[in-house]
Amino acid sequence: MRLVVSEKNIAARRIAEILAVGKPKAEKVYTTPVYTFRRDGEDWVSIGLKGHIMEVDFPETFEDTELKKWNLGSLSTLVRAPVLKLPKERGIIQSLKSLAKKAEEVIIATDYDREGELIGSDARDIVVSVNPDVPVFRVRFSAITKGEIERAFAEQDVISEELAQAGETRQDIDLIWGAVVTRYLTLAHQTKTRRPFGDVLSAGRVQTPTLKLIIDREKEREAFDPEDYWVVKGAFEKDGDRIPASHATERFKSEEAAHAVIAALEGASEGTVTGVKRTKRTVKPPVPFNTTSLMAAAASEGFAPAKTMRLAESLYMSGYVSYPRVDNTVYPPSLDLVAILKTLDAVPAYHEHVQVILRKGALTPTRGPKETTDHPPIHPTGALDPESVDAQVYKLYNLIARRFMATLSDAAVIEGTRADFDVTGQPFYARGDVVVKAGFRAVYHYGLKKDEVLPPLAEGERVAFLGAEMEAKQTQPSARYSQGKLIQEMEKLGLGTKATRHDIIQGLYDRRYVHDDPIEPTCKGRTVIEALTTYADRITSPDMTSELEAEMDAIANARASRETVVGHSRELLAGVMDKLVPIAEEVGELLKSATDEDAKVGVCPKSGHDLLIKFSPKTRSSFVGCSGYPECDVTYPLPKNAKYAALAELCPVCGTPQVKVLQFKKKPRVMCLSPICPTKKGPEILIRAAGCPTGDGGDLRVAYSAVGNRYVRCTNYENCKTSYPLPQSGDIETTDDTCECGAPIVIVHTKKGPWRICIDPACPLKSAATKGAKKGKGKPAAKAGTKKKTSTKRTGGKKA
DNA sequence: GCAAGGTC
Repeated sequence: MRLVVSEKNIAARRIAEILAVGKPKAEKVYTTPVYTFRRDGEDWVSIGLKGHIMEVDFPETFEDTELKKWNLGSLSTLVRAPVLKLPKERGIIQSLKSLAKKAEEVIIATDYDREGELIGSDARDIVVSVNPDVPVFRVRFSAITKGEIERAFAEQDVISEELAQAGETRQDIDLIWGAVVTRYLTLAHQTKTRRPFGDVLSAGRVQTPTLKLIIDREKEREAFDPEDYWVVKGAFEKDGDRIPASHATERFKSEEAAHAVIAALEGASEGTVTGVKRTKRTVKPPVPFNTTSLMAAAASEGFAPAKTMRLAESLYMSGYVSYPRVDNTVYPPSLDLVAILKTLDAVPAYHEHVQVILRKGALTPTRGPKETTDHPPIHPTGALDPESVDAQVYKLYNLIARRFMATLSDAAVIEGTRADFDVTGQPFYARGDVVVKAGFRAVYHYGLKKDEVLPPLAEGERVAFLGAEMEAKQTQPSARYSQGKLIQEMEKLGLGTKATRHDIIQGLYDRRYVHDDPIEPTCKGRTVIEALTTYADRITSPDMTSELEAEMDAIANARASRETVVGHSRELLAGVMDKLVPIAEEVGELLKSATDEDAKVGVCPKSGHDLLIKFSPKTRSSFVGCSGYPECDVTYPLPKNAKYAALAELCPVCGTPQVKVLQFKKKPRVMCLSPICPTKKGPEILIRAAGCPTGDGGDLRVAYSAVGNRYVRCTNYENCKTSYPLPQSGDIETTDDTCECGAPIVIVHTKKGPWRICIDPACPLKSAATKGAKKGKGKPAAKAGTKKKTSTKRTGGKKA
């Protein structure tokens, strides 16, 4: 039996389909899918790996002894620690071994690149470990097409040990630098926080220079010196259509100059059209999607790159789009574009567009700048019913399908109009765009501005002038990176790969180095970069990657060895650590104040200290606490399972600090920290003025907890902890009545009628009241508040 | 408890 080993399942299947005489049979070895077939009178098996099946790590003995617990003192040892290769995909390895035992020949058909050579070399080592004498060949092909595959299998080669070594060098250096610097930052921070397992502060060859890009942009923005300018905007009207216009002087450098224009226009009610210019322009259809351009386009539709890839992966796995990890932007000739169009025809929303394209006859798809032959550009492969899937999944599919149709469509022709006006000697102009020929824009509406239509205007015509206003503006610094832009910048600098960039960015968010989109660094992120640029400049620069690339080329060409390159890298790192370790205290201090700064959400209204987002291990939840604790005991509740961001603005209604709450699958919202703020869910209800039993004059009001449950709380809540539970359903009516226990009585109107309750659950008269007085007077309320779950039931059942 | 690179 001949065994073909490729990098992934889809490649294994396609290779089997090409090589097979007849149709290959899909089977499983343990849980791994394989494809068996006949060729040249022999049995063949094709198996796909899952990328790397081995991973590097430090030896366990090392971890067990001195390095198991991270500590600063052992970092210099870790710099020179051996690096082992350990199994990562045990299931695949087991299946591979099982097949290898029976193989008479093994053909390594992993991707034709450095990582592919390494993956293939690892697979070869596993094969040989169970079948030492089996011949192992390597085939190299740059497209999984009949011609390429047949050619490659006819020219069997061997694994390039040098290229595989180059890959291993990358693995070693990434692990050693990543682990050592990460442990250093984490431990330095911990010396000051005294939390044994606090946050990990990571660093790496790709993530750290990427973070630095964000920080550099932020610093550039901070150093930016904005200039004031003024603009004058006016409006005309014709036949009821409003025509917004700008003064021909786009920017007035002084306020006086703009004022002068406004003054000159005083009283004017008419203007003259001094000219109308029309220009036609054609807009070419977009080029086919590769991974990077898909992520960029989806980012403008609100998808984070990591999310785009997750959704694209699931669409690919269910057969609706092609392989999503590609560089290629040119459809290969072998791709049957017409067949794909016919498939899309089944989607009602696409039918008309498909017909328009098919009627054109010969198809001339657009071509992007990158032409590789590993996979075709990302395109639809099936018709997806919008009703059958999650809206987000369909949104991405729709983008991919429409993009595909757009690449086969005609250019759009846009007619631009510029109309010039004169009002008492002041020149204005207005612009409009009209689509003359929709072309691809009929099917692909993404990333386009809305047309501004101008009514027909003729030179010399007089139109109504509606007036003008001036507006003060400032020049703006370069914008922060969006996730899509950052991906593109990383690609330009050679940071990461198409398959990892989105994960790298997501990692920066997960580590709380950055937040929001457009991306803004946190103090933590800034401080990590600050600390590293001083003494570990190498890991903060994209140069580390480009130099590593050059060294790996040298290894691949046998001009250098893995040992010397890794050894040299270790020495560089040792030098860095010699400088960093002695200043761990200072670095830790910087990191501590940075993480404290990030936790700030405002100023305590009681003591004036900072309010910090804290975590309570006891309740396993976050809350806002005063940094003046224990002297100041101000706390606020926070919703669970959420992330929080500080906001500078105080609550416009009650003046309490606010936070931004980000919850999974929910829109970010601004939340006032005050539990009795009227901005909270539900109406503001005063239960009793100056009625707090502590006698400090606080009002009792209905409040809403972080998760939206209502209860009664004292308005002096910063000092007074008085609170009473309330049933969660029914309208609350206040009364002037006071229970014999001294607490106010309220009436709760439920669907089944009103009932009076004493709001104190500890009311000593509760049981008596329930027994003696009308049914459902007090007790249900008490239960309702203290035990949420039973409350609704009990109130429902017990109502009078 | 570390990285970056594959792929699911």
